[in-house]
Amino acid sequence: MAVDVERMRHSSAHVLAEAVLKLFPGTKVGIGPAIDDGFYYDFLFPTPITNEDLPAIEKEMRRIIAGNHPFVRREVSKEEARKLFADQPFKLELIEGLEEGTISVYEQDGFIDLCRGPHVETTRDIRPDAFKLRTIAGAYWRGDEKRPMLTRIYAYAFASKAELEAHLKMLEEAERRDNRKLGKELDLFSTHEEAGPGLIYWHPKGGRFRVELEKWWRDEHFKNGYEILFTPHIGKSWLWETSGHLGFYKGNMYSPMTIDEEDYYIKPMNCPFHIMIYKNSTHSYRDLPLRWAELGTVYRYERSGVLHGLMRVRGFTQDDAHIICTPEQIEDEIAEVLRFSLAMWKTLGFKEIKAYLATRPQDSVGEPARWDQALESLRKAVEKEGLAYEVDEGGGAFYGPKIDLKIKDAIGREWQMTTIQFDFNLPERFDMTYTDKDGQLKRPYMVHRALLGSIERFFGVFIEHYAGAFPLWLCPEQVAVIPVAPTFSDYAKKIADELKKRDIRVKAMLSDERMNAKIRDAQNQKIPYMLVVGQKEMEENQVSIRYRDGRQENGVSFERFVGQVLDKIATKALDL
RNA sequence: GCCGGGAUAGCUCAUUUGGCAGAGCGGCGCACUCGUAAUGCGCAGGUGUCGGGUUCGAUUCCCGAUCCCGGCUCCA
Repeated sequence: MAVDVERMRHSSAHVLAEAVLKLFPGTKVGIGPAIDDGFYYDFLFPTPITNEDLPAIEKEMRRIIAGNHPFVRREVSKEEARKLFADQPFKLELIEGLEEGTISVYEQDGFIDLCRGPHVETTRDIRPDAFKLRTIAGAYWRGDEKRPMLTRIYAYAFASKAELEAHLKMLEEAERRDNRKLGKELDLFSTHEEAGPGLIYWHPKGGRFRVELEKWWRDEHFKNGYEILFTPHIGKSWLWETSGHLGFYKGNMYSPMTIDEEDYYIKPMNCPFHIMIYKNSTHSYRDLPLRWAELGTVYRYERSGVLHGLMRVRGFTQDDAHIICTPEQIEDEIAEVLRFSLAMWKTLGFKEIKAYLATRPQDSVGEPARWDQALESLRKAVEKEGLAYEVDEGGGAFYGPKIDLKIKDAIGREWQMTTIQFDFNLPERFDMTYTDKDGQLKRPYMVHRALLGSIERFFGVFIEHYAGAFPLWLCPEQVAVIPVAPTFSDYAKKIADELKKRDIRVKAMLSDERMNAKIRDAQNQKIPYMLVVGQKEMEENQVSIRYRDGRQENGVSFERFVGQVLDKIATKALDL
């Protein structure tokens, strides 16, 4: 089934190319593969086109599809292929990269494309109501920014109209949850172009969320055997030369500032600082493992076109940690980090998690034997937790293998969050050692890990996962007290004060607006509990609860409500 | 950084051959005193992102910059 959709998408791409060549003669064609939700095709147009041209192209595609043209495969020699695509420079380049005897072309309705296949039988196998041209975008030929920029036409395509519609609905939902939109509506954060793009300003409500999150994060780390470090934001070039960052990471670092004729760099990573602390004294095998964590704020240069709300920024706080241990300890340590991470995601309400194991790339440092051991410990840990995983061959960093965890959000999108990375590089470069049982100085293992990834990005994903309706314990405002009329403001205020004393975040809505307006406001702010109070409640020391989800419960004793809320907060309940 | 599209009040958006810039929400004021998603009336709020150019005259046309959006590339 999945294969069929993919075939259909790929065949649709051919139809798109045919339509484009018909409507815009002289266009040069690039490649047109199937992608997760449809397909695309890259073109070099004689004159630029715009989104307004898409309907005409789509119409032409439908016409072609209706013609019921078979897709005919033919194997050709390299020589023949060159002749067939004599006026298509991109195809000629592709042909040069192919081996004689493996070259095939597909033809439908007189349009021939270089293609491995497979394809559907005829154009009729493409559902004309299950695809939709989406947008045009620039894309470099073969993804290389030094090569020509082509015009890519994207399309959604599915096996049925219903699936297309479901997908469009998901996209609409994603738009509704967009962290940039909700960040504004819920007054959580902002960015300021005049003060620097890609830098996040946390407003009081975002700040409240963050403080609660970090409080929990710290507690959990202490419980799990970590100590917490604080390190500087800048360091002299010596540090970055030693670490190698000035060699391989300079493109992402900001220009240095000069202090007393020395160059200082603002940190793009925390690791060198943690190592300084390690090297502040000698270490015995008895001291290990060390688990050192820091909510470390780093700054990285990101090219202007890639910044995106909270998801991609230039300054962010990693929930970073470094584990320094002996080779014998490494397996347990990895398993422990993974278990810890999964426990955190569970508390935060994310259930579907997938692991990606990245192995040794072409260029790498460290002995292969250590890589193998490290990889094995990663694999064992993943298997022990019963996680589904994929292996990304050669996808590791040059300094070590890693596990990345991708979490699935409420509308099915995957986000890479947790990363656990071995580092065979820094311990060497900084000459980190410990004294082993036998009195010999040995090199410890070092693992970098970030569980949430970065606080900013995590906040973005969290906002979108919950569509702004956070679990109670992380809500900036947990309770809104709404008097039915100004007469009951005093009682509302008393209730609010009482809740405040119990550390519940409450807002008494005492303006002279009407009750309905306040409810609407509180509802839009996604405040979990609205307490509506009037004559009856005042007389009986009760509250009337309106839940964020619309449920309602009247005549609840105030004490019962307090008990309920405190319990939900204490247990970090995901429901209300 | 590159391709394409944008930038108008705090927010969401109107404003055609180039001729004094408009609404809703929000804010402020006044009135209303209300039982589960918007009470009514009034007032204030703009160097139309910034810098050049064309023109008698530019929010509108042209050029450049900045930032934003969709992609490419990259990535926590």
